[in-house]
Parts: sequence; C-alpha cells; structure tokens
Amino acid sequence: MSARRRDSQTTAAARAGRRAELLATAAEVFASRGYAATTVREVADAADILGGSLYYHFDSKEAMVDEILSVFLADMWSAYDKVIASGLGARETFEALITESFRCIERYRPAVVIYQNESKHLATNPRFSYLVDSQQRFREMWLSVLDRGVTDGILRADLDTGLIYRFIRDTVWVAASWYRTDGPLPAEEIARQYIAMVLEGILTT
Amino acid sequence: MSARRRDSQTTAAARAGRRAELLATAAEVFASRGYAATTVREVADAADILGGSLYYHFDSKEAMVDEILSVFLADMWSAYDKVIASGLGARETFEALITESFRCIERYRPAVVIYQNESKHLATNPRFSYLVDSQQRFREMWLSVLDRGVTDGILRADLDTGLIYRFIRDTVWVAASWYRTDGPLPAEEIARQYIAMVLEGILTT
Amino acid sequence: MSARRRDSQTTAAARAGRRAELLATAAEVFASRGYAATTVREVADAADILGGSLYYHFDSKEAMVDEILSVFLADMWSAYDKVIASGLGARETFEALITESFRCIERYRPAVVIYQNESKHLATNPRFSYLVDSQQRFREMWLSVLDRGVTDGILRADLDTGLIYRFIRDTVWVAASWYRTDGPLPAEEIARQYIAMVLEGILTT
Amino acid sequence: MSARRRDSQTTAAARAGRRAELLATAAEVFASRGYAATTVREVADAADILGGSLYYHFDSKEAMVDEILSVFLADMWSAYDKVIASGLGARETFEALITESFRCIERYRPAVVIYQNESKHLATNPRFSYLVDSQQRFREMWLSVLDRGVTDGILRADLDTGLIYRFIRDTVWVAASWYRTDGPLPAEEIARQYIAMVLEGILTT
DNA sequence: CATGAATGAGGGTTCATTCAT
DNA sequence: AATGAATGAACCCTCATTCAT
Repeated sequence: MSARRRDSQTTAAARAGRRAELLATAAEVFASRGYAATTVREVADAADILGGSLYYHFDSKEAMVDEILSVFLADMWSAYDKVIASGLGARETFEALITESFRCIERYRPAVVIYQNESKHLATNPRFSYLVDSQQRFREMWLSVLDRGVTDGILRADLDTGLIYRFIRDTVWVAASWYRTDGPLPAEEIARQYIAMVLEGILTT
Repeated sequence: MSARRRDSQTTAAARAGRRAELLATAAEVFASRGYAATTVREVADAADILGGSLYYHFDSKEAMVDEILSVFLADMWSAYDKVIASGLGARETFEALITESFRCIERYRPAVVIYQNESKHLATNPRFSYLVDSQQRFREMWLSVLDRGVTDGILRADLDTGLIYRFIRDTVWVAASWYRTDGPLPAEEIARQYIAMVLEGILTT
Repeated sequence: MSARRRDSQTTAAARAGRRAELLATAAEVFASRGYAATTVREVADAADILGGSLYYHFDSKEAMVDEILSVFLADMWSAYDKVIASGLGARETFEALITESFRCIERYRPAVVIYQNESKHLATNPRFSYLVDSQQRFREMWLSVLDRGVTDGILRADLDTGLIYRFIRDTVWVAASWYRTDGPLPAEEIARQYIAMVLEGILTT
Repeated sequence: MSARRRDSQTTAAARAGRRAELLATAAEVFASRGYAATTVREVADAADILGGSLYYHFDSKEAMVDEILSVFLADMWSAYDKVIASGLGARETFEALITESFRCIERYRPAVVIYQNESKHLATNPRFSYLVDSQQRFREMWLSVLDRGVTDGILRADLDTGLIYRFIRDTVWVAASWYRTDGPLPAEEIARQYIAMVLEGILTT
C-alpha cells in the first residue's frame, strides 16, 4: 500500500518533471526557430524522443506554447503585482517594474522571445485571448505609472505618454532577443544603465 | 510608330506596375501574418488572382520577400549614405539618421515589419546573406556615430555604447509594428519626440 | 483579286510551312527530353515564341505528338507497302525492309525516338489507337516474312520466329537513339553490317 | 531477454521488409507508367497507403528510383565481375555475360525497364552520375570482350565492334520490356537462342 | 512511456490551356 | 500571329496528429 503510494507519488513527480523538461526544450526551440516554423519533430529531436511521443505528454503543439506562455505570464504578473501593491512612489515603481522585467527576461528568456515574436499571431486564436488581456493590463499599468509621474512633476509633460509607454515596452522586452545570461553585463547592470538612459537621456548634462 | 512606342512603353510600365502592386500586397500580408505562416494562396487572394498566377511574375515565395527586402534596404542605405556623406557633426548626424529611419518606416512599413520579424530566420539562407551584411554595416555606422559623440563630449561616457546602440536599434525599428500613417502623430513629430526622449531622458530637469 | 489570291496562297503556304517548322522543333524537343517531361514552354522556347502562341497552330500538346507520329508512320508504311508489293523473295524482302527502316530512321529520327519511348504510354489513349494497329501490322508483316524464310529453307528452323521478330524489331528501331546523320557510318553501311550480323552471325566461319 | 531480442530482430527485419515491399511496388509502377509520368500517389495507391506515408520511408520520389536502380546495378555488376574474374576465354565470357544479363532481367525486370527508359533523363541529375559511370564501364567491358574475340580469331573482323556492342546492348536489355517470368520460354532458353542468333546468325548454313 | 507507421489536410510549385489585346 | 497574363487542376512534399504495439 505504502509502496504503491510511493510509486504513484514518484510517478506523478517524475511525470511533472518530464513535462517541465519537455516544455523547457520546446520553449528553447520555439524561441530560436519561431513557433510556426518549428516542427513537432524538431522539438522531439531536441528532447531525444520521437515526434509522436510528445502527444503522450501534451495534447497538441498549441498546448505546449500555451503552457509555456501561461507559466511565464503568471509569474511575471505575480512579480508586478507585488511591486504595485507595495505602494512605492512613481519613480521607485518605475525602476522596480523595469528591474522586475529584466529579471523575468533572465528567468524566462525563451518564453519572452516567443511572447515577443508570436503573441500577435497567436492572439487571433480564442485560446490565447489571455495574451490580449495581459497586453492591455500591461499598458494600463504603465500608463498609470507614467501619468502619476507626470502629475507628480517627476516626468516631462511635453512628451506623449503613449509614446513613452511604447518606447519602454519595446526596448525592455526586445532585450530578450539579445540578452545572454553568460554575457558581459549582468541583468542588474543592464537594468541600471537602461533606467539611467531612459530617465536621464544619453546626452552629457 | 509613335503608337507602337507608346504601346511598348505602356506595356513595360504596366508590367513593372503590376509587379510592384503584387509586391506591395505580398508585403502587407507577410507583415501582418508572418512570412512563414502566410500561404501563397493568401497572398494571391489578397491580390485577387489565383495562387498559381503569382508564379508568372515571381519565381517563388522566397523571391517575393527577397525583392521586398532588397528594395527597402537599398533605399534605406541610399538615405543613410547621404546623411553620412554630408559631413554633419555627431549630434546632427544622430538626429538625421533617426529622422531618416522614421521616414523609412513611413514609406516601407510592411517591409520594415518583415525585416524585423523574419530576418533572423531568413538570414540562415545564403540567398539572404545581404541581411547579415546590412545588419553589420548598420551596427558599425551607429557605433561610429556614438563613439564620435562620446569623444566630442556630447554623449555620456558612463553608458555602454553597445547598449545604447541596441537601445536605439530596437526602439526605432520596432516602431514599424505600431506606426500607422493615418495615426495621430506624423512621422516627423514622432521622430522629434523620440530624439528628445533618447537624448534628454524623460525626467524633468 | 489576284493580289488577294496570291496573298491567301502565300498565307496558306506560309501557315503550312510554319506548322511544319514548329512540328520539327517539337519533335526534336520531345525526342530529347521525353514527351511527358517536356513542357509546352520548352517547345515554345525552342521555337522562339511564347507558350500560348503554340495554341494558335495546334489544339494541344497531344495534337503535336499525334501529328508527328502519324506523318512518320504514314510514310513508313508507304515504303513498307511498296516493298511488300514488289513480290521479292524472302531474303530480298528481309533486306529491303531493314534498309527501308534505316532510311526511315535517317529521315524521321526524332519521330522514331518518340515512337520508341512513348508509344507504350500513349497507346493507352484512344486517340492513339493507331499505334497499336501499326504495331500489330508490323508484327504480322515480319512474322510472315520470317515464316516464309523458314518455309523456303533460308532461315534456321531451330529458332523461335517470335524471338527473331522481337530481336529485329528492337535492334533496328533502337538504333534511332544513337544514330547520327553526321556520324562516321552512313545509313546504308549500317544497314549492310546490320544485315550481315543478323543473317550470318558474328562468329568467324 | 530472448523475447526482446526476437522482437527487435522482427522489427528490424519488418522495417527492411516493408521498405523492400514498397520499393518493389514503386519499381513496378515506375516501369509500367514511366517515372516522370507516375505520380507519388499512384505508387502509394498501388502500395495501399496514402501518398504522404511514403515519405516516412523515403526522402523523395527521386530517392525511390535511386534505390531501385542502385540495388539493381550493384547486383548486376557483382555478377559481371565474377564472370570477368573467372578468366574464361572470349567466347565463354561472351556467353556468360549474356546469360547473366538475362538472369538480371528475370530478377530485376522493373528496375531494368526503368533503367532503359529513364536513365538518359535521370543522368542529367548529379545524383545519378553513377548511371553514366555504369554505362561507360559496361561499354568498356563489352568492347574489351569483343576485341579479344576478334584478336583470337573467334569473331568476324569485317564488322565494326562498336556496332556489335550497341547491337548486343540494345537487344539484351530491351528484352526486359517484353520478357515475362511466366511466359513460354524460360530465361535460360531465351539466352541460349539469343546467343545462337547473335553468334551464328539466322540463316541456314 | 515510447515507438513506428500511417493519416490527411494543406502548402509551394508546375504546367497545359485560355483569351483579350 | 503572337503576346502576356491568368486559370485551375494536379503534383511533390511536409507536418500535426493518431494509434496499435
């Protein structure tokens, strides 16, 4: 009985572990080749199993990206929510959000790349409607921070906040496509320089 | 005689015109659906002809993107080269290059989107080796401008110019994915605000 | 009036001439590339016109081979018939038929090659039922000559005449695939050696 | 353990068997309809599977003919090489080569037919350069045998050996197009009569 | 859990053919 | 007579997916 229980526990844990392994592999491949251009066989090859075998673990190719993106977004929002809930001032919030973003990139690089490259196309599928929701929520969050910054007199009022928002969104996330964990600059240093650049500009003062 | 000449002129012009028309349509579709995910039939549908008919004008789907990208890049570089050749100071060069970039986006939006989204994958194909060349040349051009800016004491020396370069590259081009010709802000205004943001930052001074 | 007549005569003659020219070109191309593997465009290219233009002269690609083969077969049979009708002895008939065959090859090489390579497949099409008829008539003609040879004591009786027939048929016609008008051996010399070989064998006596 | 071994043996054998089965089917269809004119679907229909399924076993239609022809040629040359290596006299070599050829036809009829009909066109493709090599080697082998025959005084000197070579080549192989395993004459009898015909001629002596 | 074989829809491409000019 | 553009069926091939073992 206890043997059986241990067995099933082991099995369940192993199954979950295998699942995570396969998802990590899939994310890597999707990120580097592009979701649409990646064949299920390529994912399977990278995981050293046969194409059909993936279907024991996942319902479909779509289900794989779905899980990859959901997990990433859930974690990202949990981090953002903590920042928002901590009641910081506009500037501190700004910096914390950007730092959190770069941390996300560090932890979920492949997922972020997929998100960047594919979410526009995936979003047309009802299954991925949460991508649209997330994007909208993201926009509202940032605009609220930026507007607060303008109101508080911290941010320049002569710039379109919509433009600033896009500016930030684009540069932060696109970093996922070139950021390497083993590169010369650690995530925190990149975040620091990035924040300096965005806040103070690149001109000498 | 003159009738014949006009005829052949009309014919030649019509032919080139049709080609350009089809390319414009294809660029639009590739940009919105993604090159790999777009079927030749979708392009044909958008052009109101049958799939096979495209092959009267183009050798292959690949030949279409090739032409779309080559034309855009040729024009872009001709604009950049003029700026470089005009012997402006570092700051003026900086501003002129960015303004030219936004003008390119305005004129070649779909091509720029395709360039952004697909060039990484396309570049693995020898046929598109010019994409790699262009990217390298682009990088060298910007680094040279930025380094000159630092040397001249115009740009901050405490930031990694490689990071600034990527920062600029990403934000400028990614604008193609949201820029609309009929949007509220004209290209020049966007360029102006963008330059202000990058040079002076978004903080109040 | 007379001008008009001369015109229409000229036109009709020219049309027939053009037709023959195009057919000769088509035969050459079909022979060298294979009928099925040859595209209408390839024929047109060889004739220095556009693909669609061929349809002014011929109803279809099929109509072209049809005409090529019919003309050749009609001429061949007219030659054979003369031989048969001339009441020669078995051996003289044998030699005359073979000589006639090599003459045909000389005059209609491309048509003969097409006949050799494609008639089996074409024959499944009712339009080309005459190919089957011709083959059967050919077989009967030769068997009759060979049987007469055996009866007259001229040909060996220990060989299957069916086998001899195939033997002759194959070697004679297949020569079309390697025979060149400008080669070292003229048609008559080839016929002579060929006849010697078949009749007397290749051993020294 | 032994069960597992038997399993894997069975599997491997079954796999090779299936491959061979499919190749045999393909060869049959290619031979009867012509390679170019045969669609992959026709092959699949004949094998009672769907068109796409063939691509699980073979890379392409081309890969199928390639394997069909390579296997046949390899076996043929292994047989020829044995004959050549056995150091027989000119006449015995002659007879042995022809007998071997008819045996090849018996065993590889469809492959031989394909070889006859398609090798000229296939040979333009670098992948099939071995066809050209084989033809050249074949020619050299025969000319060497024939020349030896003339030198030894066994063969007539008044005939062009190049012509004899073509004569033999054509008649032997073309037999594949009419030879039926279940026909009235067994391969050895055909070879015997064929050799008699070629060596001694068809005239009474 | 994984394999091997097959499915079947659909994708890029070719090509005989048509037709207005 | 010939052109140039288009048609549409069919072709080779790919790939997500299924399923018996």
